[in-house]
Amino acid sequence: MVSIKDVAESAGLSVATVSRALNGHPSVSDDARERVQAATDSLGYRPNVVARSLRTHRTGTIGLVISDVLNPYFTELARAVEEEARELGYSVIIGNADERADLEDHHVRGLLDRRIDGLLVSPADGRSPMTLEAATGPTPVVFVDRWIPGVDVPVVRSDGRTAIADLVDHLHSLGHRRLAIIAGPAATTTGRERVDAFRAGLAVHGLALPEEYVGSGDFQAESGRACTERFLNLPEPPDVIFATDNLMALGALDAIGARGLRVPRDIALAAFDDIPWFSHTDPPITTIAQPTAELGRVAVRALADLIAGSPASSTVLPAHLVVRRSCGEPAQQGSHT
Amino acid sequence: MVSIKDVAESAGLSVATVSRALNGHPSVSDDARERVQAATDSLGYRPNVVARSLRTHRTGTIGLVISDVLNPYFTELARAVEEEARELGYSVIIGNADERADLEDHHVRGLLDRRIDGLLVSPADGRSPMTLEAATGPTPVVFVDRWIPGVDVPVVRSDGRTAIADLVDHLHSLGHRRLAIIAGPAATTTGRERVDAFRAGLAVHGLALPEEYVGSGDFQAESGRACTERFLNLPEPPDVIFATDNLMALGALDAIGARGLRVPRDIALAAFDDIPWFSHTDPPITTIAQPTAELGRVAVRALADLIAGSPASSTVLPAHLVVRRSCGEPAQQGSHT
DNA sequence: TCCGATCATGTAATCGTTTCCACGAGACGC
DNA sequence: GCGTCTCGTGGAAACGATTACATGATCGGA
Repeated sequence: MVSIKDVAESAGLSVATVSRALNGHPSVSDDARERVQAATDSLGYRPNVVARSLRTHRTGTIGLVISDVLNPYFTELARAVEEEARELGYSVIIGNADERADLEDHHVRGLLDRRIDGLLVSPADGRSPMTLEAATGPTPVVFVDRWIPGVDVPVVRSDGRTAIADLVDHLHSLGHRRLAIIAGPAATTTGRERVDAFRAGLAVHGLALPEEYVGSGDFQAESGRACTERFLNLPEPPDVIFATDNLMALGALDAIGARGLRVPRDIALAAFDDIPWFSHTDPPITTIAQPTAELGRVAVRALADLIAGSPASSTVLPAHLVVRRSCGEPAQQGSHT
Repeated sequence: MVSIKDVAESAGLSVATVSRALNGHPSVSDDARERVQAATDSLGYRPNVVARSLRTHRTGTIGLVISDVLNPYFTELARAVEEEARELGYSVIIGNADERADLEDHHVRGLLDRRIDGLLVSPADGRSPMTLEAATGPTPVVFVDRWIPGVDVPVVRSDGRTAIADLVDHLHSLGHRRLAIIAGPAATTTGRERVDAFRAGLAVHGLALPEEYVGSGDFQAESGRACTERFLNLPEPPDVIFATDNLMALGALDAIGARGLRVPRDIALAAFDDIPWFSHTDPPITTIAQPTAELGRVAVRALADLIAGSPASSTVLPAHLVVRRSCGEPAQQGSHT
């Protein structure tokens, strides 16, 4: 591997001058600059970022720890993060926690060891010691999508509450009265928020959310299936199931299909998170869409601010209801009022 | 940040001994080992992997450059790669090329600059100079899914040819005679292979593949839509469209739906790559499934071999046909024969 | 003409590790 | 009792960059 020393030798200059020329330092003569250019070209020199990082204490890298790469929501988030980061001159290292606290721990630790300049994390829950440590440590941290209550770290997320209220209104207007929810892990903020908002929405219509209509999922497909089966086995099954993420909705679809039931004729289904596939399922799924890419971009900018030393603020972006056909046809279809 | 020097001081030992203790070197007394342990614990010491890498020329990291993170096929591949790599003690840095040669270049260059120990890449086509350079350079490289002909690098991929032949047989047996294909970029090996196999399959049945039945896509949804629209505008539209990846199939579904046509009644659809959503589309899509996760694992092991100095061999795993309902009901349904 | 400022460059310290080499202390064989 | 080995340890040189400081040349102004 050719090093800066080789370039210096070939250009007949000291490594210091070569380094300065390479970094665009002002006091380098045109002559030297050209010689360095020629030398790097002919030798095919590429600076060793490892050595550079050791000296400068900067790696030009940010870490992103997400809960589940297989979830299209997080994939889209990751893509937006990488895009924005690239424009700001950062690389991104992604860690997939797979909804497991131990893996989240593993990745956060690994990223800190790598001396990333900043960390973006969607904490599975508060049970990852490393995430807590990172949040209070010297490395800038921003939470995205989910956060840990009581931890003083900027959060970039979307607020699904009004959208969930809209959803409940929608369901109610379609005549549904027995509404069930497949919740995410109670330990995650998004998991709790969605159940709370759902319950509040029901209360507006004078409806309760009985305990047996609350399924405890883990944001993965299999749990959606299990909860749905439990719902369908109830003496009085719900009219609607609201899955609080897209993978659990997929599991619910599976379970419903396995019973030979049809959506929305036999049971209605709604989901949180919109993804392209939801327009193509049978039937297309009514969902709550988050401004996912925007979340990613804003989070990166907040982190970059933090790295630059300026304080970053939290951001909350609104989610909105997307009505499709999985909850039944709108009642006002025939009545134009 | 606490360094090995602080640990040495606190333990009353030299940095050399501390380093040896930390790395499990045999000739360290139990006494020293314990003192080091105590010191690291109390100081919360974490080794600086940047410095370590500079000295050892190893980063414990492999790079993975994939064509499109939004494609569930690659997401699953990435997940399997990370999993296997983690078990072998490596971290993975993912670069998303978004089917663009310039981005592939960018990521390959960045990863090499980072001095990764090895590189896994699914080359978009042969037009990325850095990929070619990397393939012939000192850093171990393994191609996964796609490869560059003529470049001497181990390849881990699946062979879709027999599965495509099965698919054509299946379509033929359902009575379809006008078969169209949405191809991937001709520059990608997978793009070419799938068209060639399709054409060969048709030839077996005495059918031709007219030029107007070959759409040139780019493995992304929008191109699937565009090609499908072109097909539907033909004076004699095809009976079946075979999309050579899942995103183009999604685009095709869009285009078909936009015309108010139904699958498979009006036109049949098949795809390459199986993903969970395909069981839930309307109708469920007949596809060719690759052993995606297995590909990722094998590729990582091949790369690890290469890094360890042993020669790695190429691997080809078979893909297989998964029949669902998007191409019509099996003819023998009513005739039990 | 001389002095101080400016400019281009070089020398060397530094970042935090690993690892080669040297060294002293025991153990052991003869 | 004396070389020879082994073992545990420490000193110091890398690794490849950046950068504070020193130096000599050039230039402008008084």
